[in-house]
Amino acid sequence: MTDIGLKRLEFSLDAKSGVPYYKQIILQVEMAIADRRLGQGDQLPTVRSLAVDLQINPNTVARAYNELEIRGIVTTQQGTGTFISDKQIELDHVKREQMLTEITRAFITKANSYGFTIDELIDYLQEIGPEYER
Amino acid sequence: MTDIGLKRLEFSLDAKSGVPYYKQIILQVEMAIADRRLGQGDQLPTVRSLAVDLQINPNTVARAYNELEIRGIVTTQQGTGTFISDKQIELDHVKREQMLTEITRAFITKANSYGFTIDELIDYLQEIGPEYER
DNA sequence: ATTATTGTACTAATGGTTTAGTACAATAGG
DNA sequence: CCTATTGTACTAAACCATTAGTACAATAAT
Repeated sequence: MTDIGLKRLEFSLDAKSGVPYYKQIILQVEMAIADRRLGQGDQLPTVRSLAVDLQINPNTVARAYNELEIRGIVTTQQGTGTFISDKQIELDHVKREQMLTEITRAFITKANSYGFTIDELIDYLQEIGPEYER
Repeated sequence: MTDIGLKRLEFSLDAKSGVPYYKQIILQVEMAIADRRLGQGDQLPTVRSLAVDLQINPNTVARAYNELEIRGIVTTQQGTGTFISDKQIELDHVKREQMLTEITRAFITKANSYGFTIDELIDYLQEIGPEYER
């Protein structure tokens, strides 16, 4: 197996967390993108290799990758692998807008029910924003 | 049954949505709080009456109310009813801060994986903020 | 072409979630 | 007290989500 330039990603599963394995994988990919350990074009571990690594069934990894693909976050090609896609190209403007609306409203509603105001949310975002800067 | 001042709340369930009934109830309460149809001290429909209304089992309503109580959003008293609690009092400052961190980070991570930057999120929040103003 | 590598399909087992049935317990109010 | 009203406990059935087992299919590399 030749090294095709996979970034060193440390996946790990917590069996006791109650979070399904495939969701843990999705989360870890999302987080890796968020803090730039992964970027456009980067290859994810193959379904098999990650399955062996984590000692789970290949289908479980495949399921995670599938959901990521449905969301437009990765692209998979049989025989080649799974890669981080370029969302600015993959998602058109309208869908991007819809997505932004959807996740933001869910966030506001939840925060609101805990008594947080929009202003508090904005303040906090501005405060911790630098940690996520690109 | 005397009218004890229940606000007119229109609960409704979508059986086909795939979202469990009890979660739909929780969401509708959260949304009602978010846009001020419900506020501190307001009474929710009784477990029984809402169950009859929605044609589901009382335990399903009770479960929704229980989760809301665990989250500190409502207070229930047997024989009396279930009421919106005052979260600024119920949640201490530390827990409030933890909650803010938790839900905000989840929001950022998800948004980020879709290619949204913090600045976009802040802009959008400021844009739609007025709709949620108290 | 042949082989190794990649993802995929289909099935079944397990286990947890969700809901309802039924009966109970606590409080309020006369 | 007594009764109506409120939430609760316990059980079981149905459902669905998750994972693994196993075999297959598509592509790449030689």
